[in-house]
Amino acid sequence: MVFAKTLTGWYLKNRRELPWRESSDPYRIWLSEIMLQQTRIAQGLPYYLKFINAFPTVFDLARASEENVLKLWQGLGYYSRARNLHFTAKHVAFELNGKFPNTYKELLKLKGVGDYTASAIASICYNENVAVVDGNVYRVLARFFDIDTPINSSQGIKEFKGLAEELLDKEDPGTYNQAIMEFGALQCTPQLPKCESCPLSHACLALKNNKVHQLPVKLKKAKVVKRYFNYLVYRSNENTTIIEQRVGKGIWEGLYQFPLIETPRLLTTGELIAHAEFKSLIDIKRTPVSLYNETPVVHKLSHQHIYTRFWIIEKVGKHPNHIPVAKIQDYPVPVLIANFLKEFDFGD
DNA sequence: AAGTCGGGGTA
DNA sequence: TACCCAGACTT
Repeated sequence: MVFAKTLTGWYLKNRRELPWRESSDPYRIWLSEIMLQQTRIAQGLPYYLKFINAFPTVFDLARASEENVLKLWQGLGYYSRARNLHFTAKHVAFELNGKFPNTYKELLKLKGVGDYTASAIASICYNENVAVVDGNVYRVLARFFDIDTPINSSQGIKEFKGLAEELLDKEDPGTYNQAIMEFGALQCTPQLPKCESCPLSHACLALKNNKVHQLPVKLKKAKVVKRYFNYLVYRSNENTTIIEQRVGKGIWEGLYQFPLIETPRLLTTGELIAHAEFKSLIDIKRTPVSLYNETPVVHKLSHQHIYTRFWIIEKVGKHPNHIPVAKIQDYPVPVLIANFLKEFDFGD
């Protein structure tokens, strides 16, 4: 209890003023929580403001097209969040009359809402006694109690959830949950935690045992995979080009890109031109093709590195999938493509 | 239980 | 570089 009161006391003095903290509207809390999954507040904040401006209510979001939602989400990453957000908005608007579920158990059934988000909404909006466990909470608890159970093991997940429930301030769970997260984000930071000014330092076991810098423990994840993308950038004499939507599973599902040939390694120009997939699309004898960037653009995701080359295809005449070059900005595209579009001049 | 899914910030 | 971020979902 002293633990909880210390944190809420610290929070009331040190908390940042954030737009979703001015409200307990479940729509706004839900939207902010989805956006902030695995995302820093500084990165998510402008997106939150864009979404609230474009979709002030869950009905506005429900009526939007998925493409429009993805376009506004462009650059934020983890695009399944945007698709699930839209699905759940339609569910809440059209099947629940615009009313969000008001218990942890029911919130958990919503697509895109897991244990953390259901706990956050239930405690913040409805004062339900459920504890959030996010990356901040793992770090604060692992350090304060000197727990070296890996936070991403099944045992660790159960252990930290149980401890978080015990520590929860049952009088004001919403404020407490936000307090411990804010404390992790600002005070008990991953690197260079501010132990000198910490209100919990007198009882922190990791500090006492000189283990602050080695907690929390995390199982190491699979190593990064390398992939090689060759994008075909068509440029017709009518200022049109070709883009395609990524379908099926994998990265950037639902986003648009230029026609892509993925190869198992970085190919020389001669090798790519001789590649069967390339030859099936382009008659090199009749169509001028030029390599845009000899040095591949390396696009780094958390779990794969994508080595990318762009090929400019001077194509005359029309094609069924052609769109005017200026229309590309209406489509959601990966940051990799957006960066190319920023520097490439179609000549329009 | 392990893999997959983005992009950006920090040291 | 390596790690992390108001995690959820699939295999």
